[in-house]
Amino acid sequence: MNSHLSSARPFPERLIVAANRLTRIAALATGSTTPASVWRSLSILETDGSLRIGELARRSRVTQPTMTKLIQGLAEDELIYRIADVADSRAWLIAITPKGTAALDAWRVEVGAALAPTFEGLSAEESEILERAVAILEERTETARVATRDEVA
Amino acid sequence: MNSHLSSARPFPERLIVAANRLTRIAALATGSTTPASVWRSLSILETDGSLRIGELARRSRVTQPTMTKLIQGLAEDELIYRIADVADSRAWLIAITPKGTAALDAWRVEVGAALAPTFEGLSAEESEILERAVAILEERTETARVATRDEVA
DNA sequence: CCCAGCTATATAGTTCGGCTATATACTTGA
DNA sequence: TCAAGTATATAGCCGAACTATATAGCTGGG
Repeated sequence: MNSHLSSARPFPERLIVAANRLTRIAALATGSTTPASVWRSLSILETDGSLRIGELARRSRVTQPTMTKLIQGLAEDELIYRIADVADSRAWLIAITPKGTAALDAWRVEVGAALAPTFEGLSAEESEILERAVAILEERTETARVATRDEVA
Repeated sequence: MNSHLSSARPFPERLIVAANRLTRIAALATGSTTPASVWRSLSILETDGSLRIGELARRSRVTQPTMTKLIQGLAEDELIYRIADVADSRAWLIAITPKGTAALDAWRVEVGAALAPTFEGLSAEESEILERAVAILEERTETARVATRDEVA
C-alpha cells in the first residue's frame, strides 16, 4: 500500500533540508546581500506591531546585541524608527516605516520572481498543497509563540 | 467570501519566510554549531553518490573554494573521503564514509527531536499535507537540476 | 528616600562561513 | 609541444552573529 518510500522517514528533517535548499536558491537567485534576519525582523514588525528590541530579538531568534546592531542599520536606512518608551526610558519601541513596508514588499516580489522557475508548472493540486502547507508552517512558527516558551538561552 | 486572507499573497515568498524561521528554530533548538552547508553537502553525497568538488559545490550551491575548505574539514573528521579520479589527476571524487552517513542520521534524529514541539499535535490531515508538500519541495529543489541550469554565477 | 539588585540596551571583541581573486597543476587540441 | 582551458588550492577579505561586559534606568525593602 505504501509505495511512497520517502514517507518512511518523518518529514521534519526532510523539511529542514528542503527549507535550507530553498533559502539558498532564493538567496542566490536574488543575489541579495541583505541578510535573512532583516526580512525576518521586518516581517515580524509588520505583523506583530512595534516591539522592544529585546522582544524583537527573541521573536526573530537572534541575540539582543545582534538585534541592536541590526536595528541601527535599519534605522539608518529609515526602514524602521524608534519610539521612546514612555513607561521605561531604558527601552525603545521599534516600528516599521512606510519605507520599510515598501522594502519588504519589493523583496517579496523579488523572491517570488526568483523562485518562479523552481515552482514552474505546478499542478493545481500541488499548488493547493503548498498553499496549505505554508499556512500550517506559518501557524506553527508564529513569532508570538517564542515569547511564552523562551528561556531557551 | 474569502476568509483566507493569507491566500491573497502567493506562497513562494511566504514559504521562504517560513522556511527561514524553521531553519532558525532548528539551529537554535539543536544548538548545533555545524553549518547547514555540511548537512546539505553530506545529504547530496548520500543521494547523488560521489562527485567532484566542483560539481558538489554547484549542487550544494556554494562556490568551489568554499567547498574545497568544507571538504578539508569533513575529511579531517572522516565524514568523507577523496578518491583520485583516474581519468583526470587534477580532480578528486568525494564520497561519504559510513561515519559520514552515521553523522547525518544522528543529525536527522536530533533535528527531528528539536522540531517535535513545533509540530506537536498535528492532525492526520495536516501531517498528510506537510508530507506531500515536502515531497513536492524535494522534487523541486533536487540537486541534479542545478547542474543543467547553472551558469548563474 | 536610597541603595542593592535587576532589567534594557549598547559596545567591544572574537569567531567563522562564504565570497572574490589568484595561483598551481593538469589536460587537450591544433 | 605549447597555448588555452579546466580542476582544485590558497590568500585575503567581509560581514553576520555570538559571548562578555559596560552603562543607564527601574524598583522594592529597610
